[in-house]
Amino acid sequence: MTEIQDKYELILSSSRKLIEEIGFSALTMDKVAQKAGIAKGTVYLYFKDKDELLEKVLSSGFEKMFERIKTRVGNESGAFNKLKSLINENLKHIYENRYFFKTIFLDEVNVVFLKKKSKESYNLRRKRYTDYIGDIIKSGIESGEFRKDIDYSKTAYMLVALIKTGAIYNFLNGMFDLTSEMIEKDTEEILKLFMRGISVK
Amino acid sequence: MTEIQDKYELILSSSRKLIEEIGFSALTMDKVAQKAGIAKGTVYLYFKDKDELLEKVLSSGFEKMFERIKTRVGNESGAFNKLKSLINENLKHIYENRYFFKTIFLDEVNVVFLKKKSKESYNLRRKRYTDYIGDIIKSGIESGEFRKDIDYSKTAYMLVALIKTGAIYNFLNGMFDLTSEMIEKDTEEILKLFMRGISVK
DNA sequence: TTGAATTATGACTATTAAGTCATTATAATG
DNA sequence: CATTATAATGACTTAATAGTCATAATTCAA
Repeated sequence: MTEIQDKYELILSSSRKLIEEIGFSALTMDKVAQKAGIAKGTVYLYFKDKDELLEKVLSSGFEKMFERIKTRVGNESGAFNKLKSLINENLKHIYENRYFFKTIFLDEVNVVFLKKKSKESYNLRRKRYTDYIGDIIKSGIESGEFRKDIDYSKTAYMLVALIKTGAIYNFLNGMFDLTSEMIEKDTEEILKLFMRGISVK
Repeated sequence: MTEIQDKYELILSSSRKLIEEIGFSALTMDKVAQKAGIAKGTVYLYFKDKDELLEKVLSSGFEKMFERIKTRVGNESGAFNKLKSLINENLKHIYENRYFFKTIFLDEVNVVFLKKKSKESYNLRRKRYTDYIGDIIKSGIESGEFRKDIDYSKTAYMLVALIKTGAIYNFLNGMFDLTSEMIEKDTEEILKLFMRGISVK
């Protein structure tokens, strides 16, 4: 059992290291096996296919990040302090895993090699995180720290990325055919956030 | 000449449509040829390889977007109005090309299939755009509309994406090994932007 | 100790798709 | 019209790599 777990983790960490070194697109099962010092067939004893392996690499990393953020943020009181800790812990995680995130952010992309099912779970993870941030912002609205006229769920997305993520959120929520009025509204919303932020005063 | 240009554009637009329909990862040169109603070999008369084709699809789209934004923004006076128009025009472009951007944003990624050279030009395009935004913000600083203590170049990146892009900027600028103090500073910077925005008051 | 069960191996197969090139069709020229 | 030049074709070659499976090694249980 522990041996199995060890080899499972070995394959995961080897894949992760390889991704840091050569990126997603150059990752092959042969290279993974070589890096782990085992035969290719062995990799397939622990992972159904390449897609599942990549999915596990990403999801295990996400779970670790999410856990540490929740732990840290749980100790804070007030939405402002929670958000501050969240950003700080998120950044710490990124810089502690900088080589991995460099690949993720700059060279490659995360979901592109995943098939439909893994993409869905990727989207679910993202939703869990934005829901979590959204709850904090919501509590800040209720406590009067933040303006009442913001859509807390949407603002949670915007904390991570402004213009682009605003569009992503619309797409995800089926808002695909925006009237020019809706575009104006979006523009004002983003502009407001960018100019004045979400604080009341 | 015009005939050549027509076929060149035909291949570009067919590729673009295909990407909207099936995404980057499923795009093959056979499908491109089929979509365009020509033979695969013909595609190679107009594009050196698949990488160049993808690069041209992305760059031609970018150039169109950038041109319309510059035209619109050029008519505005004052950094605030310029930024407002920039965001609005950018969003308009995104929604007018919503199927393409849906793929770009949600399903796939842009740079992942490009080889080194094309990635470099992709990064150059991004830099051109952020430089452009940075100039506007800079002028706003000089005119007193925006706070003087912001790094206008960095803030231009943050207009597009906050936390994630903040990290990307650091990576690009060789700031790879951040001390915890620098992380704290980053946190405060992002928090400030998110809480109070860039307006002076 | 032994033989059954589990785990590991890596050469091999199958598939996919990029890119080529000899051949054919079309256009230009004189 | 004949000849040359240009453009187009698509069957074929080549390369990469995901995934398999018969065989071998190791572990475990009685």
